[in-house]
Amino acid sequence: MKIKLWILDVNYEVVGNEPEIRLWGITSEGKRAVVKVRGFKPYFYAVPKANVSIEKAIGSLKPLISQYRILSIDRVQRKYYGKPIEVIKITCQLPPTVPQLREAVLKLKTIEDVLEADIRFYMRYLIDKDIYPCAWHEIEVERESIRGLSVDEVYRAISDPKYLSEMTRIPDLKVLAFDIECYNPRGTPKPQRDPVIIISVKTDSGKEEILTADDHNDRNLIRSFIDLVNSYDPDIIIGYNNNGFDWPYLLNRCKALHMKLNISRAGGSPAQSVYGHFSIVGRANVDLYDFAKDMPEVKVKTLENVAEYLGVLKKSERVLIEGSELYKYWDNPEKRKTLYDYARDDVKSIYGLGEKILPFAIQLSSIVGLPLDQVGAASVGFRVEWYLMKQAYKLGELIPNRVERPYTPYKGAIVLKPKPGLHENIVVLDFSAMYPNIMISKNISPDTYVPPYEEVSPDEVYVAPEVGHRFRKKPPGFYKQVLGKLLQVRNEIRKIMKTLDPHSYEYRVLYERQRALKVIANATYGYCGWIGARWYKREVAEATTAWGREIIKKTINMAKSLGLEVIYGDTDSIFVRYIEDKVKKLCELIEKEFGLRVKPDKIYIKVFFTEAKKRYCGLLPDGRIDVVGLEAIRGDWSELAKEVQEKVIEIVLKEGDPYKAVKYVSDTISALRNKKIPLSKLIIWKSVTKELDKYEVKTAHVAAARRLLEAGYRLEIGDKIGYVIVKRPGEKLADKAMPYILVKDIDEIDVDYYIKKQIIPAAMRILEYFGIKESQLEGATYQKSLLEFFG
DNA sequence: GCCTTGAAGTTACCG
DNA sequence: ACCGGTAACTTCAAGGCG
Repeated sequence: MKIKLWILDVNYEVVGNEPEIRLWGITSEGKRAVVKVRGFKPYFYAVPKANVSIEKAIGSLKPLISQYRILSIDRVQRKYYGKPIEVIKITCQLPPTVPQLREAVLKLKTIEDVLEADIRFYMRYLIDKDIYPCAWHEIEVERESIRGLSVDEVYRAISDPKYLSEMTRIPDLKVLAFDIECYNPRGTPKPQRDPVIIISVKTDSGKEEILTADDHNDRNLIRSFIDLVNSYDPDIIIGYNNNGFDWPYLLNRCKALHMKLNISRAGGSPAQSVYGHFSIVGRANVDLYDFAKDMPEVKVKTLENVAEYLGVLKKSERVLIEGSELYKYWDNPEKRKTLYDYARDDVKSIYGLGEKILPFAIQLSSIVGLPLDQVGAASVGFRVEWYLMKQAYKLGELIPNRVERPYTPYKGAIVLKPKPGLHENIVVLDFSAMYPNIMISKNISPDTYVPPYEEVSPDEVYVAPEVGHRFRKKPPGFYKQVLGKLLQVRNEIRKIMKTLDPHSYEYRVLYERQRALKVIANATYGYCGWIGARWYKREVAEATTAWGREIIKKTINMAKSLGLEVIYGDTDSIFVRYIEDKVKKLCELIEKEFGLRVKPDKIYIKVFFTEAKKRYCGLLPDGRIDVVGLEAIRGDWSELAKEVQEKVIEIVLKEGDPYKAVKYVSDTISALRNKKIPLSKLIIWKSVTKELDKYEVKTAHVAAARRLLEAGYRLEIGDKIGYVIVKRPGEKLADKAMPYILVKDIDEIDVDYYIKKQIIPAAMRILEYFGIKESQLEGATYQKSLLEFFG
């Protein structure tokens, strides 16, 4: 019989000395099913040394056959960096043997290198059989007994799955969102000691459950959670930082209680896997925090903030409890209800985030080929790489090894000096997908690169400006093929989208798909210049930016010769006065000259620059204001300073009245002096980017971080520290930086710091260019000290 | 020993 | 654990001065 299966998860087991791949998913009838695949065997390649014949190399492998259970040794024809190559394919019985066998093969004097020996077995299967997670496949199967697996149907495959690219529908997925709260009277909770007190759950069936501990005993709570998961039997489990907190906590808690967290569809517990995420066999465990990291607009990525940003739940409409205070709400019977509400709001937020994020995650998974639970956890580089690996296999290209290399810097893009001041009626012209298109049009790729010592006729190659790197015009290189496909498929999707109702379900699916394609295409240039990349080639990245610089320089000259004044430009954009016919002409010229598309992106009624690059603000026709690079959008300035700057910008751009802005600033300063500004607006957030001891300089946020540690909080690399500046003896700012959580009274605040180092700089950044002097900003109530007066 | 100054360290941004 | 280019802040140490 034939079934159609939407693939949710993949793993493998060794059964009776045979590897068995398991494809977990949902059938077109809506059944949860697993398809077992036998017969696929692990393999890798050995490349003989240049002076060794392939026969001799094969001969030298023979002694390894019995020890490592080698099944076959074959001569095969492949391509390596575009060049035909004959290599030895070594197939063995069991996946765990591969690492040892690989080492043994590498030791042979006949062998130069080993390729593709570091690809996990089930991923190898997905690559070779052209199978895509989160996509439909048709498989010829036979029914088998269910025996111990939590699914409706178990099958054995009797054909290879066939990818059904036309079938874009996503099945009805059972989603379970969860969140845990822990008892934490002594700072950060410790699983060996502190129980879980609440597990909140929300499912797509509409069920919301707040499971609670029996006072300080969480055994029954965890039991109930396990039962709930298994009885609801979700396809997808979502959480917020569940890979970083909830799963490790629950697992360690279970260990302490001698319990098993058996919630997988094969009966096991979550297990830590590649990319540090937790894998739950047969389900997809997705950590939405991984996707929140890609939302630069949200500076402090707490669940509340992300939920508010995505329009899921406003902070003003939910219960908020300071993390360190949770235990008080648990211990106090009158407050406990509030804690339940808090837990409910958290899980509602997670569920809502899931609705916003999962459609994209699903498309990303199906495009790059990583299972849904891994695709979020994998870094951008690995996402690109899996896509490339799949494509390489299709092209008969061998996958290069991951090798350690030294970091070699190279030149990047051009940034123009802006013309400072206020400009009216300015259009921003953007090259669409500049780097991918340069790579395509110049055929830039590791396999088309011609090294300096190689002689080749000049008309056969493209030569990069400045750096002189040469790339063969033909045949199409790896990057060209891969990027060409990404962009082409994206264009096809966008064409279909135009025929659809933007509110339709189909439209949403395609929208997310084209977005995922764009993300991968745009990351490919960065990938090729990443020293950790399998397909790294410095010359590839270097040539791409060199052509980019040339194009933007020529574009500027073309604009100038058309009589268009260029105000600013960065990498792939130029800002010019909007004179419609000239701009139109310029776009046509560019398209003709470079074969690249340029689109008038934004029109600013007014745009303001200081002398600094990468920082400006502008007024759009619809009245919105863009702020780029300035303090107002930076996460490491106090909300107060950001608000002041934003307001100043708004007044200046919309009303053109700097004196009104001055009044606003000095009123704000007065308000601060009069303690009318809440402490929350004075918090400065900065990330801890390394271990505290590794810092060479005594910075404010590290000093604050140390104080947090002293107070019993746990910190991890990457955490954001929120601190305020308080009145304290000490020369350095760091001496006055206090975690805001530990500051009880607004009177402790060093008001002068906030005036001189936050409000005034943020406001002056703009107002300086309107002739305003710092002294004009200070509040009416301000009395200069004698020292300052004479100083 | 004190003060100035510029380099270094650090973070977060732009495209 | 995708790139280079950039601004801005604080700390720190060197250099100049007396």
